[in-house]
Amino acid sequence: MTITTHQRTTILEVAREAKASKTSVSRYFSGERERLSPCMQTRIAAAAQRLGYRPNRMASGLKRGRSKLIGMLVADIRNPFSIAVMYGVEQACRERGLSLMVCNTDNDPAQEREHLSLLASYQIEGLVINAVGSLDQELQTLVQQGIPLVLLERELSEVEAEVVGLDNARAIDLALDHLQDRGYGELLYLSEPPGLASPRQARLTRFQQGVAARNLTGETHCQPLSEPETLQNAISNFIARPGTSPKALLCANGNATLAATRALQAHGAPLGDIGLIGIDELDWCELVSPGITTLAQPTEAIGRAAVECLMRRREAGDRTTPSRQVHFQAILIPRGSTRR
Amino acid sequence: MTITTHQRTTILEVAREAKASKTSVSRYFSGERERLSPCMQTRIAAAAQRLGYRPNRMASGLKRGRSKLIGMLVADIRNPFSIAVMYGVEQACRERGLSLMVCNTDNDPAQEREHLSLLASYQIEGLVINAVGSLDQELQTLVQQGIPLVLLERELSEVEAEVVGLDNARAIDLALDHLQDRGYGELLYLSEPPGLASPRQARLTRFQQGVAARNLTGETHCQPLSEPETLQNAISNFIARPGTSPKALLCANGNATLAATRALQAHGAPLGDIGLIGIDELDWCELVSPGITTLAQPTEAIGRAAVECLMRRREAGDRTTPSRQVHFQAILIPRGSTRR
DNA sequence: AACTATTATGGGAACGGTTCCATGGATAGA
DNA sequence: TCTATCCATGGAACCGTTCCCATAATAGTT
Repeated sequence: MTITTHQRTTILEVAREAKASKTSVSRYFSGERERLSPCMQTRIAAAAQRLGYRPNRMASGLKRGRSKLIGMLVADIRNPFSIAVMYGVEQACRERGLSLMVCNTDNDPAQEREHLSLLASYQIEGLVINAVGSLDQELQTLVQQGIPLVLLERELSEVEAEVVGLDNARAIDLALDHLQDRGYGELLYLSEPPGLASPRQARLTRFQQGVAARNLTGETHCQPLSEPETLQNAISNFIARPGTSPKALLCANGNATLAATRALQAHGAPLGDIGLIGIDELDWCELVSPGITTLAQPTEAIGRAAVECLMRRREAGDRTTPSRQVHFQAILIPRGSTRR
Repeated sequence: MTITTHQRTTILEVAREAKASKTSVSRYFSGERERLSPCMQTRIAAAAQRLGYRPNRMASGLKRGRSKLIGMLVADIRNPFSIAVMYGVEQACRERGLSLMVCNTDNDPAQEREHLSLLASYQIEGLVINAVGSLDQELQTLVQQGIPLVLLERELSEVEAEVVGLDNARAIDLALDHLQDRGYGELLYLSEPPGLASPRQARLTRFQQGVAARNLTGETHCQPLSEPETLQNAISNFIARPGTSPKALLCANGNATLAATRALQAHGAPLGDIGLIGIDELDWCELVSPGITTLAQPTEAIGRAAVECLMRRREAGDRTTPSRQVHFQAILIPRGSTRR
């Protein structure tokens, strides 16, 4: 018994079956139906149905120079924030008949460069970027090729691209106001090293300004979260130090919140006694008693906005439109970790 | 000032620049370098470098019928299990020079069908599927087109495809043994409705068998987790019921564990007093005091194994190899939620 | 020396669509 | 009735590769 590997049906076979030319079939499938007579339309529809025809995207991508593909470069695919945004991106793509190519780069600039070039070779129609490296050169190349770009949060370049993300300054202000309201006066800011990642920088800077403006005491600890002991020590020192006012931790993102919560538990300090607030809302924040106060990011909206920007720019003929910034507001979700 | 949209350089331009034929350049870039003389190789390398050439994947995909793309169909992209597996899949792809197209289907069979057809139109070389619907027909079509398939966990069809996933029976046994060891005798199994999803069925069945075999008392609650009250009530009833032995909950997946934890907290029942064990290890399980006992799935390994299966099958000429099943063992992580 | 392998290279026909341009018939205007 | 316009349709070139051949040059065999 031989299993016949059935080849995909092509436009030519449909044309034959429908007694039409492949031009007509092509028209039928690329949004020019109204140009065909009703009779022709039904014939083609029937033939395509019978043969199970579906246009080959590789072929049309090659010819038209567009692939109906959107690329997404993610620095860390396991970061819940990235996932949540990706969900929004995927939804927006689907609604527009676009597909999504996802590349994870594990925070490695070399891989980012490699993937950018790779994505370009698939003739993607737009690119959503969440990267750590400085990719000015590579991004410039993409822009020249006419590929619209959206930078998620991390506005790292001079390149003509939209930036979509959180209003970091307002978010930090919100956190500081909340902590001050609740009576915390000595703060420790926890973050991964800002490096070139602009939102980390923006948050850090605003924290330092904000603390000064409010006459609070503020320290910062910006180290990789990979070794828990470092963080543990920093927090222990912070807590042990004699002070005049209740103390609180402000975590710059979800990873920091997770690490800080672990460290506080290891230290045995009850939440609220030492205040804790973090940017990024996570499933479990309400479960760790007495609940962890967070600043939620509207992640799905951010993802959708990214795709919208891409499409707008593509339709606008790529040029003339100045690049814009879209900033979303964080939402404060107060819980027990900032109640003494 | 006009901005010149620089066209991508083609193989022909490189050939001209290197004073070679496009055939030679093509050979250079598709793994046939050794067939070229050293001199030719350096000339082509230099020319390509100078022009920033990169082969157009659309063109090569069209010609060769292969795209270097792997598709992944995910029922719920926000499920941590899916993400963790996707991480493994992505890694394995990258190591092999493949790229990943991700489609989220929001647990909707209609979208699953649509996306399958779409993926096929991109000439993907393999497909990793995590779906809810019964897609036998569509999958059969793909198999006939010579596209290797791997079903993640949910073995839903008669189709010739590998299945990669957890050894569900052993996992449930592990959980039951652990609960029995710790002295829990009356169990409530929590799951989303099994529907057609085979791992849910497998786990449920094994639970029922296992409870009987061990002379334990076991009930099941298989309802959607969307309305918390339903679950809340079920758990309250379970706890309130007079019994002769300590009670425990067994959660079939991460979502169930999350919902159960919320419900228990709302009910005010301390963990451990009422036992709690769940399949899927999550970030926060150690943080919710006194820690939630879990059965961790080796998600990254599952993802990598999926890609390996795809590649093996592709090289084996698609046929003759009988489809296999790869089962991974769960790892018990005991914590306070199963200590009285 | 004559003939066959072997190797390095190039020419050109696909791959499956899209799209410009041509064609012929129908309709309208004069 | 004759020409201008419009519409539905088809022919064929082209997108950037790959790959089957053909060719020329070199090496190997008797």
